Amino acid sequence: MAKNKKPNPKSLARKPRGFPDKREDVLKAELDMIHRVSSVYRLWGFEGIETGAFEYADALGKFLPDQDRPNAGVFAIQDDDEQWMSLRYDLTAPLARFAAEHWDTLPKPFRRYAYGPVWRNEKPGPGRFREFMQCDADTVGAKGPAADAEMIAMMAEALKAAGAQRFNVRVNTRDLMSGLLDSIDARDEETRLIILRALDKLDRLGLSGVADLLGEGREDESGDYTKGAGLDAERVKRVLAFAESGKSSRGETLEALAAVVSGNEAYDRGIAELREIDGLLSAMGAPDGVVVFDPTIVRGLEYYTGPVFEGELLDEILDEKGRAVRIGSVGGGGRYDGLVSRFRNEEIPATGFSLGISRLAAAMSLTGELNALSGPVVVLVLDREHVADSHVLAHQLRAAGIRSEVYMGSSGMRPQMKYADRRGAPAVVIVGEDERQKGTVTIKDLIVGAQKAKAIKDNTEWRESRPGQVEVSRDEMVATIKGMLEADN
RNA sequence: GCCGCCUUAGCUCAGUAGGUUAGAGCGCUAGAUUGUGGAUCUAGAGGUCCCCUGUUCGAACCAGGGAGGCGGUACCA
Repeated sequence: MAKNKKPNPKSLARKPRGFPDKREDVLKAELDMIHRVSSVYRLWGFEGIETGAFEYADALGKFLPDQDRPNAGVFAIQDDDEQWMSLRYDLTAPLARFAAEHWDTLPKPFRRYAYGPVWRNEKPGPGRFREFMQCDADTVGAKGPAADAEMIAMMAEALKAAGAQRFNVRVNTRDLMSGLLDSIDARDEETRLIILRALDKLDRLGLSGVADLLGEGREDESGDYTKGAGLDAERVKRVLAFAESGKSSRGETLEALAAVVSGNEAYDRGIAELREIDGLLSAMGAPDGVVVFDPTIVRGLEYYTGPVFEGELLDEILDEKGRAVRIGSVGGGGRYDGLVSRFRNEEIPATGFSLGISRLAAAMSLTGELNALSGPVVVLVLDREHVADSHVLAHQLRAAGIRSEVYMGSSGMRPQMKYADRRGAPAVVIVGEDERQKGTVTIKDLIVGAQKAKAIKDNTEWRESRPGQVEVSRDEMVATIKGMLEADN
């Protein structure tokens, strides 16, 4: 069976997974979101900073490439001088580097926003990419809950500005968790981690799943076994009571939390901190019920040192096949007092958050919340020798601020109409011999045309009626199309 | 990383206890309509049946390996 050795050219056109191709709908949605979200940040007094895609690996921190797996988690390459550089995996680490480098000359506290792509080398899924856009805001050099509350309130505003309809921002704080762990006498670091990770999974696994993880362990449906924390029944009960303290209002949650543990210093400090944040949130206009307290919010364990929070969409999201998909959080943040200090011999507190633009756009794309594509007005070309004429018309439309183009292909009228249809063009402009003689143009409103055509059954009527079509003098073209666009929208 | 399922036309999927020319619907192209998209009718184009190796007279179908996709789980700055 002799085969030619030429590889199938089609098999070369492959896209690495997790690196999304974005077409106009998603692309525009993301750009608009970035614009609206960063406008919120600017409104609150934050200034923009952009840093490069690569950082030296040791500046990014924890993920030092080791010899065996230099690309675990991050994408890393070696520079000419053999130093490891990594593509940034978030916008916070570069900020920490920037702030530390310029600390002496910056206004303090330093308030900045940033947006751009970040990269993570991990398994992609729905709403989960290896290259994605984030839009962050952080304050470096401010301690105390006001800076944290500001971040939380601003995140809620930013999510709303980004177009999220139903969402909440759930807030927790580290002291509360370590107080809880102390109160059940979980001293061992590994046990503490297991308990926190178990709490984090409440929304996914439910109470009984979390109970299994707190006790002996849990076997999932694929038969994989996860070792539990090994707590006794009494302690499991206590942790579950803590997990269930999240109520729909902040005040109720604080009350419920206060009843779970008593006489623990860190725990009381956590409650006091949340109480203060509650007051500040109200002062900043963050609505109760949208911004809530939730003791099961965990976030990065080695990273955050105080309040933590995350934003989540509340709508059930279905994929193209109607299956429920778990998109997860669309943003989050918290206080990270150790991150900038790492570069300096002084304490530099910091707090901030990140909004997952790509994930939000992906979620909205699945729920059909993205605006439908709308193409340019297409000016048809019926006789090649009069192309310039079409360009004159397109030029007039553009001068009036109407998005428009001349058909650039070489096909006849019918394919040109099809082209306009596929582009989502609101209208086409037709100038042929007839119109040229009379000094007119024919304008077809494709949206109205489509609506009217639905009523037509008969074939000849189909052919002869020209739904949504008008012939006007050239002078009236711009005004007529403007009128159509206003009526359409 | 681990576990499970899947891979046939651009898309969604049929298919044969291994047997000549591999099918449907949608989409695409063209005509019916000499200057009209979306309806209708007709015709047409489009496939290394994921890849490699093996078993066989013969493999899209069977076996082994690999790749890719999907889901779960672990980790997640």
